[in-house]
Amino acid sequence: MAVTIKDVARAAGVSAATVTRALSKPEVVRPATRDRVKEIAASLGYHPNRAARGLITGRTGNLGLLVPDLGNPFFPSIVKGVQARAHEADHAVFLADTDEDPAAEAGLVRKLAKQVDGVLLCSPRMAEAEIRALATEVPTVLLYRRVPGVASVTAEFLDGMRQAVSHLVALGHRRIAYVAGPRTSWANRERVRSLRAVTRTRVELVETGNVVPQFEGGVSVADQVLAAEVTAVIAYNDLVALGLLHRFAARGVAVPHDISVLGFDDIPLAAMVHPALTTVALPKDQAGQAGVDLLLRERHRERRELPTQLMVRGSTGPAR
Amino acid sequence: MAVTIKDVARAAGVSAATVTRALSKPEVVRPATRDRVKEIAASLGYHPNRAARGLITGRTGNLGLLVPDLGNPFFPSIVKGVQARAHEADHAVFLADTDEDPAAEAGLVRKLAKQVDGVLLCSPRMAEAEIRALATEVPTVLLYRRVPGVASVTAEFLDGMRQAVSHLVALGHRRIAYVAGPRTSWANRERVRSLRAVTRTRVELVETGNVVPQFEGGVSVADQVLAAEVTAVIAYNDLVALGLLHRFAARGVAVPHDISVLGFDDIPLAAMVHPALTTVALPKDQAGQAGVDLLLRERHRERRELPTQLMVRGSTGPAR
DNA sequence: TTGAAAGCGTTACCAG
DNA sequence: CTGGTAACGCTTTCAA
Repeated sequence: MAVTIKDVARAAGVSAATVTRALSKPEVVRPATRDRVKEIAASLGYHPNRAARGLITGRTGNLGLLVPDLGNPFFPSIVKGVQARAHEADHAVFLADTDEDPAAEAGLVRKLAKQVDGVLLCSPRMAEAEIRALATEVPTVLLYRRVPGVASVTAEFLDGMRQAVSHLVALGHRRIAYVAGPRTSWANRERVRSLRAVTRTRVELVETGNVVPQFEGGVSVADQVLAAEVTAVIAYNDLVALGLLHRFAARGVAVPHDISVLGFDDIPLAAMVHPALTTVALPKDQAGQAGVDLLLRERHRERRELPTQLMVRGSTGPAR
Repeated sequence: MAVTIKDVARAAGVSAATVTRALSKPEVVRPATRDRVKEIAASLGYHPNRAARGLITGRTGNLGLLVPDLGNPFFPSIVKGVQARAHEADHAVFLADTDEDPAAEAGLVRKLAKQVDGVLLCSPRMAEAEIRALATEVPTVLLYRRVPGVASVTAEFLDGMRQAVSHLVALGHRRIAYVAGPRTSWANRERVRSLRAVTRTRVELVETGNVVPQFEGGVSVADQVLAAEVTAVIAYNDLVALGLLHRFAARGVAVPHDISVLGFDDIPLAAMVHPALTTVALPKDQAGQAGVDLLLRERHRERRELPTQLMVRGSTGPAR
């Protein structure tokens, strides 16, 4: 049997009320009593039952975090940021990986809702209406997505895209392919929008069909990219870019000599491969941390937009 | 305000007791009442507060999962397995990333203990005594580690190592380096032990110093490996192997022509790089799932040992 | 088959 | 400064 507040109270010869005060409002209890209670609590190994506490205070000390696919290294990075900040604030984190299944997500959140003080939603595909509904049921912060009226943390995609295109233009590229991610993904729509805005005059843009946001997506579309006779390609994300790299290598296409490849996200992997991947770094730890801050400070309307940074590495070079 | 059982009871014109019965023991309540209650509950969007339920039943419907570093793609794979199985069993998962900080782990677990039905511990470095203590406080299953008296899911490391060494021997390798992981890591000790057992007669083994179990660890030790004049190297894990690959490439050492490289884990990344990494695949999803099964079926003593599988890819070849 | 009441562990409020 | 009591939302006796 776990040790409860009553055990401590009995052992210390005080009431439960005094125990709880000694522990959570030390200043209102006489020092001698306080110290004795604290000592006994420690020696008994007492930890308040957070569920019981939550029942009465309305605050559970828990956070929910929803991500679409932990297999994409982008998301573990976010999770780490969330965890770090949450633990600092003495909160525990419920994690749910929805496996890219938008249908299941809302249900998952609702099951968690009562057990958490708020939810961080990293859910590029969930319907906007669903998100709005959820946000009325439980404090919600969106990660990497914007929905009117809901707090969110995003990145400066437009500026990131501008950095990417400027880099390629400076290298002499004038005809560039974009490998699109899932059609229904907010992030993809945002990237396409930014890309079009940024290339309007300077560059000819070739958009391929949509692929799954994974390594396999890149592999599958690589030959189309080659056939499009571009000198550079921007991928929806790093995983897709790595898929391109892989298939290019298999076909004997040299990167960056024959074609330049540029990714998005800056997953740790991007720096580990050969040639290393030039990519637009999105804030990950910081996004997670900022999300937790918004949630815990009850900034339920606020939007934060974090800077992005082009990481120039080996996979981009002069247009041939 | 969230909708509670009382709201449903009032709306349905029954008592709270009947509502809870209609929902959790449908057979003991009159069909007409049951259906009406269910309908109203659904229309009101009622979900039982699991924390309150846990208070009385002693079962929370939550699981805790501790991993040392989500940045290592091995662990997200495990998390996915755990999640999948936990959700099937209608359980939610608390995730804690300890950031390779064994000191913090025990405290984290204890904070969670009251809120979960059990804990999955993936904690290669925590002291054995600490683990034993924890296991008496909360149902515990160890992942990838064995401690007497505590339930665990591990892999057949010895057999995996045998497969790896046989493969290298068949390719003509007679002098092999092993890049060791953290000295205090159970997995590393196990690998060293297996490796020694398996190489006793056939192969000359050169063990390098211990490195951090990350990409950087491999990079940092690569030159030592080269100086050791071996024809093949087995790394503590895939991340370390990728670090070796990276530094070898930078030094103009061709893999597998000049040296063969073999990893451990089979993280997704291993198949994506060039040359693809030969590695011993450890069960990941299955380990997570098996762990959840042990926990939920209250097999608090059982040990399961899952098979491993050598994945032969481009990074190993004939000894030169 | 249903309802009333007790109680899970905690904290908030009100007396003293 | 401290203790008693009520209440959080739920499930489980025990009676009816």
